[in-house]
Amino acid sequence: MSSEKAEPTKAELDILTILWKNGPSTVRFVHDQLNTFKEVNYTTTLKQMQLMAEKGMLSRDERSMKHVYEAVEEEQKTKGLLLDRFVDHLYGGSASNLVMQLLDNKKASKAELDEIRAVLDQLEKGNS
Amino acid sequence: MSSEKAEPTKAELDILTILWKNGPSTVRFVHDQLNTFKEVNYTTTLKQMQLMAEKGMLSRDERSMKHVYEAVEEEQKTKGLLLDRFVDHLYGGSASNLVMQLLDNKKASKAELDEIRAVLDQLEKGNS
DNA sequence: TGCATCGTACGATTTTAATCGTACCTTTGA
DNA sequence: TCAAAGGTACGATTAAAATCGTACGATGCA
Repeated sequence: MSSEKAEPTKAELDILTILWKNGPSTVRFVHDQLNTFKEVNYTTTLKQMQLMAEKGMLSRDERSMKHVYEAVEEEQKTKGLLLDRFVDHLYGGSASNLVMQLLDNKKASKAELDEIRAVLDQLEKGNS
Repeated sequence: MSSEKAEPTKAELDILTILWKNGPSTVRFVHDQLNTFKEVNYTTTLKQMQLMAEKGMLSRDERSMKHVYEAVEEEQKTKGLLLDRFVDHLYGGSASNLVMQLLDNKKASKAELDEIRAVLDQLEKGNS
């Protein structure tokens, strides 16, 4: 139940990203990763992860003294939620509007265009 | 000359959206629009808009007692910035990754797929 | 065995965003 | 003409996010 709509904050998302990429990890590890692009105190990372665990966003294994944390939600699911919110909020829920701006904006390379087209083909094929 | 990367907050974006849609407007008007989907005190909206003006996010015409505010940045430009940030942060800068998830997550309608494909064609044509 | 190291716990504190209360000026119409 | 209605100004306050300091328990090794 519940099925929360809890939207991760910026700092939380940074941590989640590291956990998604590396799997269950210690605070030390996450913190080191974090510090490759952002400087914060160790206890800050620790506290953050503890809070996230409390919120049910992370689970943790305390069998060892070095607790091991893991993201509860799948990467795709969480990012999908954020994406939906983003589309709704900025583009009135219209995926195509977003894509238009995205392409038009400059961000997509030729290779990316091809890839996107491939995805489209795939979709329409399996769609019937 | 600065050229800031100032990212509008959620509340600010709500106001910008209204201004983009309706053009230069009074606080009263913006506030009324705002209250169709969110309830806040009039002075809150006022203050918010004053701060935004101070930040250079809005300009205002004070010739009349009822000040008229206008968004300084174009809708496309601002949204483009936010979109870029979003792609970078969540999809490692890969537009196609985002689109892939978008399509199979949110299940875009047939019409949307077609529209997106049209945009692709357009782009590749003019690209060469 | 004892002390430096590394870990967790957790109560502040700081920072930023968002909101509101109150004062006071203008306009307007009975 | 004067009071109600509607504006702006702006200092506080509340709420939320992020950060840090300090205490203290485990571990390991000289």
